[in-house]
Amino acid sequence: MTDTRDMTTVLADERRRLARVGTAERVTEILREQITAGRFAPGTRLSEEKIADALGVSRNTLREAFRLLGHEKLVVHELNRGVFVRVLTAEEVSDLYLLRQIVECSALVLAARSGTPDLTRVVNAVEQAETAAVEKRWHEVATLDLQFHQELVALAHSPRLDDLMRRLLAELRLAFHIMSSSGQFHEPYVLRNRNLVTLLQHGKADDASRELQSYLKDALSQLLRAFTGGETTAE
Amino acid sequence: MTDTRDMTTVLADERRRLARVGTAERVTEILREQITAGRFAPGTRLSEEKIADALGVSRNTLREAFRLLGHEKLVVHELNRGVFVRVLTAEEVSDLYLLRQIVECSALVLAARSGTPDLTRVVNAVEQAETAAVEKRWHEVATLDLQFHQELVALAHSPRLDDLMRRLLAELRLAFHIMSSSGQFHEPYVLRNRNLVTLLQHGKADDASRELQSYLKDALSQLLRAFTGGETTAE
DNA sequence: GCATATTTGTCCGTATGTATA
DNA sequence: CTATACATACGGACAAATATG
Repeated sequence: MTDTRDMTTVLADERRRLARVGTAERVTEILREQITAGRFAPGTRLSEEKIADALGVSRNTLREAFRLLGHEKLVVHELNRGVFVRVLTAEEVSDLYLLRQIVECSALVLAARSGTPDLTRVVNAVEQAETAAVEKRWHEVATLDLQFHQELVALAHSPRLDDLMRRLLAELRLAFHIMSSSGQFHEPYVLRNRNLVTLLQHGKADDASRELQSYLKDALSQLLRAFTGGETTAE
Repeated sequence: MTDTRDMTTVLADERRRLARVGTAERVTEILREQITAGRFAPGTRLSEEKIADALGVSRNTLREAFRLLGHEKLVVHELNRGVFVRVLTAEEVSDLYLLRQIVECSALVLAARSGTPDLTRVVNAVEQAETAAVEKRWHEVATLDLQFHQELVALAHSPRLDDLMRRLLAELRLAFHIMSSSGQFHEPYVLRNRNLVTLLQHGKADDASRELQSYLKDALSQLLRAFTGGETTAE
Protein backbone atom coordinates (compact mmCIF):
# COMPACT_ATOMS: atom_id res chain seq x y z
CA MET A 1 0.00 0.00 0.00
CA THR A 2 3.04 2.32 0.26
CA ASP A 3 3.07 4.73 -2.59
CA THR A 4 6.36 4.73 -4.43
CA ARG A 5 5.15 7.13 -7.12
CA ASP A 6 5.89 10.82 -6.91
CA MET A 7 3.22 13.40 -6.20
CA THR A 8 2.59 14.52 -9.76
CA THR A 9 1.99 10.98 -10.93
CA VAL A 10 -0.49 10.38 -8.13
CA LEU A 11 -2.35 13.58 -8.90
CA ALA A 12 -2.43 12.80 -12.59
CA ASP A 13 -4.00 9.46 -11.79
CA GLU A 14 -6.60 11.07 -9.54
CA ARG A 15 -7.38 13.60 -12.18
CA ARG A 16 -7.97 10.93 -14.74
CA ARG A 17 -10.19 9.02 -12.36
CA LEU A 18 -12.31 12.08 -11.64
CA ALA A 19 -12.50 13.22 -15.22
CA ARG A 20 -13.45 9.88 -16.65
CA VAL A 21 -17.10 9.11 -16.52
CA GLY A 22 -19.00 6.18 -17.88
CA THR A 23 -21.22 6.22 -20.89
CA ALA A 24 -24.34 6.33 -18.75
CA GLU A 25 -23.20 9.56 -17.09
CA ARG A 26 -22.36 11.15 -20.39
CA VAL A 27 -25.76 10.22 -21.77
CA THR A 28 -27.38 11.65 -18.64
CA GLU A 29 -25.62 14.95 -19.15
CA ILE A 30 -26.67 15.16 -22.76
CA LEU A 31 -30.31 14.50 -21.95
CA ARG A 32 -30.31 16.85 -18.98
CA GLU A 33 -28.94 19.57 -21.19
CA GLN A 34 -31.62 18.96 -23.80
CA ILE A 35 -34.40 18.93 -21.26
CA THR A 36 -33.40 21.99 -19.26
CA ALA A 37 -32.81 23.86 -22.50
CA GLY A 38 -36.39 23.10 -23.41
CA ARG A 39 -35.66 21.14 -26.54
CA PHE A 40 -37.70 18.25 -25.17
CA ALA A 41 -40.96 19.84 -24.15
CA PRO A 42 -42.57 18.75 -20.86
CA GLY A 43 -44.84 15.79 -21.45
CA THR A 44 -42.79 14.42 -24.31
CA ARG A 45 -42.21 10.71 -24.17
CA LEU A 46 -38.59 9.69 -24.47
CA SER A 47 -38.54 6.49 -26.45
CA GLU A 48 -35.90 4.06 -25.32
CA GLU A 49 -35.29 2.67 -28.74
CA LYS A 50 -35.13 5.92 -30.68
CA ILE A 51 -32.82 7.70 -28.27
CA ALA A 52 -30.58 4.69 -27.75
CA ASP A 53 -30.31 4.46 -31.49
CA ALA A 54 -29.71 8.17 -31.99
CA LEU A 55 -26.98 8.32 -29.36
CA GLY A 56 -25.44 5.05 -30.38
CA VAL A 57 -25.68 3.42 -26.96
CA SER A 58 -27.41 0.26 -25.85
CA ARG A 59 -30.83 0.32 -24.24
CA ASN A 60 -29.33 -0.93 -20.98
CA THR A 61 -27.02 2.05 -20.76
CA LEU A 62 -29.79 4.46 -21.67
CA ARG A 63 -32.02 2.99 -18.99
CA GLU A 64 -29.37 3.75 -16.39
CA ALA A 65 -29.36 7.34 -17.59
CA PHE A 66 -33.16 7.46 -17.36
CA ARG A 67 -33.04 6.30 -13.76
CA LEU A 68 -30.65 9.08 -12.88
CA LEU A 69 -32.82 11.71 -14.55
CA GLY A 70 -35.84 10.29 -12.79
CA HIS A 71 -34.15 10.77 -9.46
CA GLU A 72 -33.46 14.36 -10.40
CA LYS A 73 -37.17 14.63 -11.11
CA LEU A 74 -36.58 15.88 -14.62
CA VAL A 75 -38.43 12.91 -16.04
CA VAL A 76 -41.08 10.64 -14.62
CA HIS A 77 -40.94 6.93 -15.03
CA GLU A 78 -44.22 5.13 -15.57
CA LEU A 79 -43.90 1.41 -15.32
CA ASN A 80 -44.19 -0.31 -18.66
CA ARG A 81 -45.05 2.95 -20.32
CA GLY A 82 -41.69 4.63 -20.47
CA VAL A 83 -40.22 7.92 -19.33
CA PHE A 84 -41.73 11.33 -19.97
CA VAL A 85 -40.35 14.80 -19.53
CA ARG A 86 -41.84 15.98 -16.29
CA VAL A 87 -44.93 18.19 -16.35
CA LEU A 88 -45.07 20.29 -13.21
CA THR A 89 -48.41 21.07 -11.61
CA ALA A 90 -49.15 24.42 -10.03
CA GLU A 91 -48.96 22.81 -6.59
CA GLU A 92 -45.53 21.41 -7.32
CA VAL A 93 -44.27 24.77 -8.50
CA SER A 94 -45.53 26.35 -5.27
CA ASP A 95 -43.81 23.68 -3.24
CA LEU A 96 -40.61 24.19 -5.20
CA TYR A 97 -40.69 27.89 -4.44
CA LEU A 98 -41.26 27.18 -0.79
CA LEU A 99 -38.11 25.11 -0.68
CA ARG A 100 -36.30 27.63 -2.78
CA GLN A 101 -37.13 30.36 -0.32
CA ILE A 102 -35.89 28.26 2.57
CA VAL A 103 -32.64 27.41 0.85
CA GLU A 104 -31.79 30.86 -0.45
CA CYS A 105 -32.79 32.82 2.64
CA SER A 106 -30.98 30.42 4.93
CA ALA A 107 -27.90 30.67 2.77
CA LEU A 108 -27.87 34.46 3.09
CA VAL A 109 -28.18 34.32 6.86
CA LEU A 110 -25.49 31.66 7.11
CA ALA A 111 -23.14 33.58 4.86
CA ALA A 112 -23.42 36.71 6.98
CA ARG A 113 -22.99 34.76 10.20
CA SER A 114 -19.52 33.55 9.25
CA GLY A 115 -17.84 36.87 8.51
CA THR A 116 -18.08 39.16 5.51
CA PRO A 117 -18.77 37.06 2.43
CA ASP A 118 -16.82 37.42 -0.79
CA LEU A 119 -19.33 38.83 -3.24
CA THR A 120 -17.25 38.94 -6.41
CA ARG A 121 -18.97 36.02 -8.13
CA VAL A 122 -22.39 37.32 -7.18
CA VAL A 123 -21.57 40.77 -8.45
CA ASN A 124 -20.23 39.31 -11.65
CA ALA A 125 -23.46 37.48 -12.34
CA VAL A 126 -25.57 40.60 -11.80
CA GLU A 127 -23.42 42.78 -14.01
CA GLN A 128 -23.39 40.28 -16.84
CA ALA A 129 -27.15 39.99 -16.53
CA GLU A 130 -27.52 43.77 -16.65
CA THR A 131 -25.61 44.13 -19.89
CA ALA A 132 -27.43 41.15 -21.37
CA ALA A 133 -30.75 42.76 -20.45
CA VAL A 134 -29.78 46.05 -22.11
CA GLU A 135 -28.96 44.15 -25.27
CA LYS A 136 -32.22 42.24 -24.97
CA ARG A 137 -30.51 38.86 -25.07
CA TRP A 138 -33.29 37.24 -23.08
CA HIS A 139 -31.98 33.74 -23.10
CA GLU A 140 -28.77 34.90 -21.51
CA VAL A 141 -30.67 37.00 -19.01
CA ALA A 142 -32.53 33.89 -17.89
CA THR A 143 -29.38 31.82 -17.55
CA LEU A 144 -27.55 34.56 -15.66
CA ASP A 145 -30.47 35.16 -13.33
CA LEU A 146 -30.43 31.52 -12.30
CA GLN A 147 -26.65 31.62 -11.98
CA PHE A 148 -26.98 34.64 -9.71
CA HIS A 149 -29.19 32.71 -7.33
CA GLN A 150 -26.86 29.73 -7.45
CA GLU A 151 -24.01 32.02 -6.45
CA LEU A 152 -26.08 33.47 -3.64
CA VAL A 153 -26.42 30.01 -2.14
CA ALA A 154 -22.74 29.33 -2.73
CA LEU A 155 -21.98 32.11 -0.22
CA ALA A 156 -22.91 29.67 2.54
CA HIS A 157 -20.04 27.34 1.55
CA SER A 158 -22.15 24.23 1.92
CA PRO A 159 -21.68 21.57 -0.77
CA ARG A 160 -25.01 20.03 0.05
CA LEU A 161 -26.88 23.29 -0.13
CA ASP A 162 -25.23 23.97 -3.49
CA ASP A 163 -26.29 20.60 -4.77
CA LEU A 164 -29.84 21.05 -3.54
CA MET A 165 -30.07 24.44 -5.20
CA ARG A 166 -28.71 23.11 -8.47
CA ARG A 167 -31.42 20.48 -8.64
CA LEU A 168 -34.09 22.95 -7.63
CA LEU A 169 -33.17 25.27 -10.45
CA ALA A 170 -33.04 22.45 -12.98
CA GLU A 171 -36.58 21.54 -12.05
CA LEU A 172 -37.71 25.13 -12.17
CA ARG A 173 -36.51 25.42 -15.71
CA LEU A 174 -39.24 22.95 -16.58
CA ALA A 175 -41.76 25.42 -15.23
CA PHE A 176 -40.24 28.36 -17.09
CA HIS A 177 -40.49 26.55 -20.38
CA ILE A 178 -44.24 26.32 -20.03
CA MET A 179 -44.48 30.05 -20.48
CA SER A 180 -44.37 31.49 -23.95
CA SER A 181 -41.64 34.01 -23.30
CA SER A 182 -39.47 32.51 -20.62
CA GLY A 183 -36.83 35.08 -21.45
CA GLN A 184 -38.60 38.31 -20.52
CA PHE A 185 -39.85 36.66 -17.37
CA HIS A 186 -36.52 37.18 -15.70
CA GLU A 187 -35.98 40.75 -16.84
CA PRO A 188 -37.63 42.68 -13.98
CA TYR A 189 -35.68 40.63 -11.46
CA VAL A 190 -32.32 41.83 -12.66
CA LEU A 191 -33.07 45.11 -10.91
CA ARG A 192 -34.01 43.36 -7.73
CA ASN A 193 -30.89 41.24 -7.94
CA ARG A 194 -28.83 44.40 -8.01
CA ASN A 195 -30.77 45.64 -5.02
CA LEU A 196 -29.97 42.45 -3.13
CA VAL A 197 -26.27 42.84 -3.87
CA THR A 198 -26.31 46.39 -2.57
CA LEU A 199 -27.89 45.30 0.67
CA LEU A 200 -25.31 42.55 1.07
CA GLN A 201 -22.46 44.93 0.35
CA HIS A 202 -23.64 47.07 3.25
CA GLY A 203 -23.77 44.06 5.53
CA LYS A 204 -27.56 44.07 5.75
CA ALA A 205 -27.99 40.35 5.31
CA ASP A 206 -31.25 40.20 7.25
CA ASP A 207 -32.80 42.89 5.09
CA ALA A 208 -31.58 41.06 2.03
CA SER A 209 -33.17 37.87 3.28
CA ARG A 210 -36.52 39.62 3.78
CA GLU A 211 -36.35 41.31 0.39
CA LEU A 212 -35.52 37.98 -1.22
CA GLN A 213 -38.54 36.46 0.44
CA SER A 214 -41.00 38.94 -1.07
CA TYR A 215 -39.06 38.78 -4.34
CA LEU A 216 -39.64 35.04 -4.59
CA LYS A 217 -43.25 35.45 -3.59
CA ASP A 218 -43.77 37.81 -6.53
CA ALA A 219 -41.98 35.50 -8.93
CA LEU A 220 -44.16 32.62 -7.85
CA SER A 221 -47.35 34.61 -8.35
CA GLN A 222 -46.25 35.53 -11.84
CA LEU A 223 -45.47 31.91 -12.64
CA LEU A 224 -48.78 30.69 -11.31
CA ARG A 225 -50.65 33.24 -13.40
CA ALA A 226 -48.99 31.76 -16.46
CA PHE A 227 -50.11 28.32 -15.34
CA THR A 228 -53.76 29.01 -14.67
CA GLY A 229 -54.13 31.73 -17.27
CA GLY A 230 -53.26 31.30 -20.92
CA GLU A 231 -52.08 27.89 -21.99
CA THR A 232 -49.23 29.64 -23.73
CA THR A 233 -47.69 26.99 -25.88
CA ALA A 234 -43.96 27.33 -25.87
CA GLU A 235 -42.18 28.56 -29.00
CA MET B 1 -60.94 8.18 -24.67
CA THR B 2 -64.45 8.08 -23.22
CA ASP B 3 -64.46 5.99 -20.11
CA THR B 4 -67.19 3.39 -20.14
CA ARG B 5 -65.99 1.77 -16.91
CA ASP B 6 -67.55 2.66 -13.61
CA MET B 7 -65.72 4.64 -10.94
CA THR B 8 -64.65 1.72 -8.78
CA THR B 9 -63.01 -0.04 -11.72
CA VAL B 10 -61.09 3.07 -12.64
CA LEU B 11 -59.88 3.56 -9.10
CA ALA B 12 -58.88 -0.08 -8.81
CA ASP B 13 -56.79 0.32 -11.93
CA GLU B 14 -55.12 3.41 -10.57
CA ARG B 15 -54.42 1.69 -7.33
CA ARG B 16 -52.74 -1.20 -9.07
CA ARG B 17 -50.62 1.16 -11.10
CA LEU B 18 -49.42 2.99 -8.03
CA ALA B 19 -48.80 -0.12 -5.99
CA ARG B 20 -46.84 -2.04 -8.56
CA VAL B 21 -43.14 -1.42 -8.74
CA GLY B 22 -40.51 -2.97 -10.90
CA THR B 23 -37.85 -5.42 -9.81
CA ALA B 24 -35.17 -2.74 -9.74
CA GLU B 25 -37.20 -0.71 -7.26
CA ARG B 26 -37.77 -3.72 -5.07
CA VAL B 27 -34.06 -4.51 -5.07
CA THR B 28 -33.33 -0.90 -4.19
CA GLU B 29 -35.62 -1.10 -1.19
CA ILE B 30 -34.03 -4.30 0.05
CA LEU B 31 -30.53 -2.89 -0.21
CA ARG B 32 -31.52 0.43 1.33
CA GLU B 33 -33.02 -1.44 4.25
CA GLN B 34 -29.86 -3.50 4.71
CA ILE B 35 -27.60 -0.48 4.52
CA THR B 36 -29.55 1.83 6.81
CA ALA B 37 -29.94 -1.02 9.31
CA GLY B 38 -26.16 -1.28 9.36
CA ARG B 39 -25.93 -4.82 8.10
CA PHE B 40 -23.61 -3.65 5.33
CA ALA B 41 -20.96 -1.65 7.14
CA PRO B 42 -19.77 1.62 5.57
CA GLY B 43 -16.87 0.95 3.22
CA THR B 44 -18.05 -2.51 2.26
CA ARG B 45 -17.87 -3.28 -1.41
CA LEU B 46 -21.10 -4.56 -2.88
CA SER B 47 -20.19 -7.19 -5.43
CA GLU B 48 -22.43 -7.18 -8.45
CA GLU B 49 -22.14 -10.87 -9.02
CA LYS B 50 -22.68 -12.03 -5.46
CA ILE B 51 -25.65 -9.80 -4.74
CA ALA B 52 -27.28 -10.43 -8.11
CA ASP B 53 -26.88 -14.11 -7.44
CA ALA B 54 -28.15 -13.91 -3.87
CA LEU B 55 -31.23 -11.92 -4.84
CA GLY B 56 -31.90 -13.91 -7.97
CA VAL B 57 -31.87 -10.94 -10.33
CA SER B 58 -29.75 -10.20 -13.34
CA ARG B 59 -26.72 -7.95 -13.16
CA ASN B 60 -28.41 -5.37 -15.33
CA THR B 61 -31.31 -5.05 -12.95
CA LEU B 62 -29.02 -4.83 -9.95
CA ARG B 63 -27.01 -2.10 -11.59
CA GLU B 64 -30.15 -0.01 -11.96
CA ALA B 65 -30.72 -0.41 -8.24
CA PHE B 66 -27.12 0.65 -7.57
CA ARG B 67 -27.62 3.81 -9.56
CA LEU B 68 -30.66 4.70 -7.51
CA LEU B 69 -28.83 4.11 -4.24
CA GLY B 70 -25.93 6.14 -5.54
CA HIS B 71 -28.22 9.07 -6.16
CA GLU B 72 -29.48 8.76 -2.61
CA LYS B 73 -25.84 8.94 -1.58
CA LEU B 74 -26.04 5.69 0.35
CA VAL B 75 -23.39 4.14 -1.86
CA VAL B 76 -20.60 5.57 -3.95
CA HIS B 77 -19.86 4.37 -7.42
CA GLU B 78 -16.23 4.16 -8.47
CA LEU B 79 -15.76 3.52 -12.12
CA ASN B 80 -14.48 0.03 -12.89
CA ARG B 81 -14.14 -0.65 -9.18
CA GLY B 82 -17.72 -1.11 -8.15
CA VAL B 83 -20.05 0.34 -5.56
CA PHE B 84 -19.21 0.77 -1.88
CA VAL B 85 -21.34 1.59 1.11
CA ARG B 86 -20.70 5.26 1.72
CA VAL B 87 -18.20 6.32 4.36
CA LEU B 88 -19.03 9.77 5.65
CA THR B 89 -16.27 12.15 6.60
CA ALA B 90 -16.53 14.48 9.58
CA GLU B 91 -16.98 17.42 7.20
CA GLU B 92 -19.85 15.71 5.46
CA VAL B 93 -21.57 14.97 8.76
CA SER B 94 -21.26 18.62 9.72
CA ASP B 95 -22.69 19.71 6.41
CA LEU B 96 -25.49 17.20 6.80
CA TYR B 97 -26.38 18.67 10.17
CA LEU B 98 -26.31 22.16 8.77
CA LEU B 99 -28.92 21.20 6.21
CA ARG B 100 -30.84 19.28 8.81
CA GLN B 101 -31.05 22.34 11.01
CA ILE B 102 -32.28 24.45 8.12
CA VAL B 103 -34.94 21.94 7.15
CA GLU B 104 -36.26 21.16 10.62
CA CYS B 105 -36.26 24.71 11.96
CA SER B 106 -37.87 26.07 8.81
CA ALA B 107 -40.52 23.40 9.02
CA LEU B 108 -41.41 24.42 12.58
CA VAL B 109 -41.73 28.07 11.64
CA LEU B 110 -43.80 27.23 8.56
CA ALA B 111 -46.08 24.93 10.51
CA ALA B 112 -46.84 27.61 13.08
CA ARG B 113 -47.40 30.25 10.41
CA SER B 114 -50.30 28.36 8.86
CA GLY B 115 -52.51 27.92 11.92
CA THR B 116 -52.24 25.54 14.85
CA PRO B 117 -50.60 22.32 13.67
CA ASP B 118 -51.99 18.88 14.42
CA LEU B 119 -49.44 17.33 16.77
CA THR B 120 -50.92 13.86 17.24
CA ARG B 121 -48.35 12.03 15.15
CA VAL B 122 -45.49 13.94 16.75
CA VAL B 123 -46.80 13.20 20.22
CA ASN B 124 -47.22 9.56 19.32
CA ALA B 125 -43.61 9.25 18.27
CA VAL B 126 -42.34 10.81 21.51
CA GLU B 127 -44.48 8.66 23.73
CA GLN B 128 -43.47 5.48 21.99
CA ALA B 129 -39.84 6.52 22.26
CA GLU B 130 -40.28 7.20 25.97
CA THR B 131 -41.62 3.76 26.74
CA ALA B 132 -38.97 2.16 24.53
CA ALA B 133 -36.28 4.08 26.44
CA VAL B 134 -37.62 2.91 29.79
CA GLU B 135 -37.44 -0.65 28.60
CA LYS B 136 -33.96 -0.02 27.24
CA ARG B 137 -34.87 -1.12 23.72
CA TRP B 138 -32.20 1.07 22.20
CA HIS B 139 -32.71 0.10 18.61
CA GLU B 140 -36.34 1.14 18.81
CA VAL B 141 -35.39 4.35 20.56
CA ALA B 142 -33.15 5.23 17.66
CA THR B 143 -35.81 4.48 15.06
CA LEU B 144 -38.48 6.40 16.94
CA ASP B 145 -36.21 9.37 17.47
CA LEU B 146 -35.66 9.66 13.74
CA GLN B 147 -39.36 9.17 13.13
CA PHE B 148 -40.09 11.99 15.54
CA HIS B 149 -37.97 14.38 13.52
CA GLN B 150 -39.56 13.20 10.30
CA GLU B 151 -42.96 13.98 11.78
CA LEU B 152 -41.76 17.40 12.86
CA VAL B 153 -40.96 18.24 9.26
CA ALA B 154 -44.26 16.76 8.13
CA LEU B 155 -46.01 19.53 10.07
CA ALA B 156 -45.08 21.91 7.26
CA HIS B 157 -47.17 19.90 4.76
CA SER B 158 -44.55 20.12 2.05
CA PRO B 159 -43.98 16.93 0.04
CA ARG B 160 -40.57 18.13 -1.06
CA LEU B 161 -39.44 18.97 2.42
CA ASP B 162 -40.60 15.54 3.59
CA ASP B 163 -38.65 13.88 0.84
CA LEU B 164 -35.53 15.89 1.58
CA MET B 165 -35.74 15.02 5.26
CA ARG B 166 -36.21 11.34 4.51
CA ARG B 167 -33.03 11.23 2.49
CA LEU B 168 -31.16 13.25 5.05
CA LEU B 169 -32.02 10.81 7.80
CA ALA B 170 -31.13 7.81 5.66
CA GLU B 171 -27.69 9.28 5.16
CA LEU B 172 -27.32 10.14 8.81
CA ARG B 173 -27.90 6.53 9.73
CA LEU B 174 -24.60 5.82 8.00
CA ALA B 175 -22.93 8.14 10.49
CA PHE B 176 -24.68 6.61 13.47
CA HIS B 177 -23.49 3.14 12.55
CA ILE B 178 -19.89 4.25 12.85
CA MET B 179 -20.32 4.65 16.59
CA SER B 180 -20.06 1.64 18.78
CA SER B 181 -23.36 2.06 20.56
CA SER B 182 -25.63 3.84 18.16
CA GLY B 183 -28.57 2.94 20.35
CA GLN B 184 -27.77 4.84 23.53
CA PHE B 185 -26.76 7.82 21.45
CA HIS B 186 -30.39 8.80 21.00
CA GLU B 187 -31.47 8.30 24.59
CA PRO B 188 -30.78 11.77 26.05
CA TYR B 189 -32.67 13.34 23.18
CA VAL B 190 -35.95 11.68 24.04
CA LEU B 191 -36.25 14.16 26.91
CA ARG B 192 -35.51 17.09 24.66
CA ASN B 193 -38.02 15.80 22.12
CA ARG B 194 -40.68 15.88 24.84
CA ASN B 195 -39.58 19.40 25.66
CA LEU B 196 -40.01 20.43 22.03
CA VAL B 197 -43.51 19.00 21.96
CA THR B 198 -44.47 20.93 25.07
CA LEU B 199 -43.27 24.17 23.52
CA LEU B 200 -45.23 23.47 20.36
CA GLN B 201 -48.36 22.63 22.33
CA HIS B 202 -48.18 26.07 23.90
CA GLY B 203 -47.82 27.71 20.52
CA LYS B 204 -44.22 28.74 21.12
CA ALA B 205 -42.92 27.68 17.73
CA ASP B 206 -40.10 30.21 17.70
CA ASP B 207 -38.81 29.00 21.05
CA ALA B 208 -39.07 25.45 19.79
CA SER B 209 -37.07 26.38 16.70
CA ARG B 210 -34.31 27.91 18.84
CA GLU B 211 -34.23 24.95 21.20
CA LEU B 212 -34.04 22.59 18.26
CA GLN B 213 -31.11 24.53 16.92
CA SER B 214 -29.00 24.09 20.06
CA TYR B 215 -30.27 20.51 20.32
CA LEU B 216 -28.88 19.69 16.91
CA LYS B 217 -25.66 21.51 17.70
CA ASP B 218 -25.16 19.26 20.71
CA ALA B 219 -25.96 16.13 18.75
CA LEU B 220 -23.44 17.07 16.10
CA SER B 221 -20.71 17.67 18.67
CA GLN B 222 -21.35 14.28 20.16
CA LEU B 223 -21.19 12.66 16.74
CA LEU B 224 -17.97 14.42 15.83
CA ARG B 225 -16.34 13.32 19.07
CA ALA B 226 -17.08 9.75 18.08
CA PHE B 227 -15.49 10.42 14.70
CA THR B 228 -12.26 12.04 15.81
CA GLY B 229 -11.98 10.22 19.10
CA GLY B 230 -12.00 6.46 19.41
CA GLU B 231 -12.15 4.60 16.17
CA THR B 232 -14.94 2.58 17.71
CA THR B 233 -15.30 -0.38 15.45
CA ALA B 234 -18.92 -1.30 15.02
CA GLU B 235 -20.42 -4.41 16.61
C1' DG C 1 7.64 -4.52 -13.79
C1' DC C 2 4.83 -8.39 -15.54
C1' DA C 3 1.35 -11.86 -16.14
C1' DT C 4 -2.92 -13.52 -14.46
C1' DA C 5 -7.44 -13.66 -12.37
C1' DT C 6 -11.23 -11.03 -11.09
C1' DT C 7 -14.60 -7.62 -11.71
C1' DT C 8 -16.86 -4.14 -13.94
C1' DG C 9 -18.64 -1.71 -18.38
C1' DT C 10 -21.17 -2.25 -22.33
C1' DC C 11 -23.86 -4.41 -25.72
C1' DC C 12 -26.92 -7.86 -27.78
C1' DG C 13 -30.71 -11.27 -28.38
C1' DT C 14 -34.75 -12.86 -26.55
C1' DA C 15 -38.77 -14.12 -23.85
C1' DT C 16 -42.39 -12.13 -21.18
C1' DG C 17 -45.60 -8.86 -19.69
C1' DT C 18 -48.15 -4.56 -20.30
C1' DA C 19 -50.56 -0.75 -22.54
C1' DT C 20 -53.13 1.00 -26.23
C1' DA C 21 -55.14 1.53 -31.00
C1' DC D 1 -60.82 -9.15 -28.72
C1' DT D 2 -56.87 -8.88 -31.37
C1' DA D 3 -52.80 -6.99 -32.94
C1' DT D 4 -49.03 -4.07 -32.42
C1' DA D 5 -45.66 -1.60 -30.11
C1' DC D 6 -43.03 -1.13 -26.31
C1' DA D 7 -40.97 -1.73 -21.74
C1' DT D 8 -39.17 -5.24 -18.43
C1' DA D 9 -36.00 -8.53 -17.23
C1' DC D 10 -32.82 -12.16 -18.11
C1' DG D 11 -28.50 -14.41 -19.59
C1' DG D 12 -24.59 -14.46 -22.28
C1' DA D 13 -20.71 -12.38 -24.48
C1' DC D 14 -16.60 -9.68 -24.88
C1' DA D 15 -13.79 -5.55 -23.95
C1' DA D 16 -11.60 -2.83 -20.53
C1' DA D 17 -9.95 -1.81 -16.15
C1' DT D 18 -8.40 -3.29 -11.82
C1' DA D 19 -6.38 -6.13 -8.25
C1' DT D 20 -3.19 -9.82 -7.04
C1' DG D 21 0.75 -12.69 -6.79
